[in-house]
Amino acid sequence: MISTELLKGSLKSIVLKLLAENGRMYGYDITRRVEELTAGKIKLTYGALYPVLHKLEVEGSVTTESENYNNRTRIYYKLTPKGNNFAVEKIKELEEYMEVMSMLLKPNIQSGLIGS
Amino acid sequence: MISTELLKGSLKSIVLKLLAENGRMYGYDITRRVEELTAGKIKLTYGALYPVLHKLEVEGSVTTESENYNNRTRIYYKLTPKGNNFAVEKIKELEEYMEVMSMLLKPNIQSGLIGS
DNA sequence: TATAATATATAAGAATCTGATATATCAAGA
DNA sequence: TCTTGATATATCAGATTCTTATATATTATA
Repeated sequence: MISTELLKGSLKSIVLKLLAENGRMYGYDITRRVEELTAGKIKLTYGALYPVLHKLEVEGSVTTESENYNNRTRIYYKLTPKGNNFAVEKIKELEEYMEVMSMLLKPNIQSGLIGS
Repeated sequence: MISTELLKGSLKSIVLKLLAENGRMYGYDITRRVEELTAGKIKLTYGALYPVLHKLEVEGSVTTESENYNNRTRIYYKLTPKGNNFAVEKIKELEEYMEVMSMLLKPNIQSGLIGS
């Protein structure tokens, strides 16, 4: 299980990535998909997820469709064209962040040997 | 320039990584090293960095040595044995997080083609 | 009958970061 | 001489985001 502290700031990007890939999803679905894709190492909390989804809706990045399945309400979220552009941008940013972080993480031979 | 939003949660791990690698560093030094290692893509703010350093000291993860260099005070931070163990743990966690995030980021063929 | 899974939602509190502000020295250029 | 930029630490109000707890409700399983 990954310390959720690290997840801070990337939740929105993850949600956008999943929506861009899966067309439309509902909240509960998103948490399960993340769990599945990360082999159970990331478990989203609803207290974090729903505010993000609502905010994306207010921003005009997603539209919602409420459907009934076995007497349970599902609220599907789907990217708008604007949301899709935003998703592309955020995913690119996250990928760049990952690259930069790997620069920081790799053993730094300069400072470790030559620089001292 | 990386959106600093993504940095949330990993700042402490980055600081620990640099201290583990460089023996001792002072605050200003850390910001420059991060800028250097990330090709200017990450610029730490002091409002974020100093509270982290102070917290690490309170927790007993680092000790400080104040030195004077050209009439400018430098406060060097150095890992304690406890801090070193903590650093190893946090760096491992960050590496695991990077792996997990790459699982989420890679194009998902299952859901994209087969699953639909 | 009770528990687990399914499904959404909110809110208080905690943690963390941004951006502004403050202080001070030294070097370089106008 | 004066101003700007680099060097160096520090704090704080405000914003943002996440955690944890709580609430509600249905269906399936033990």
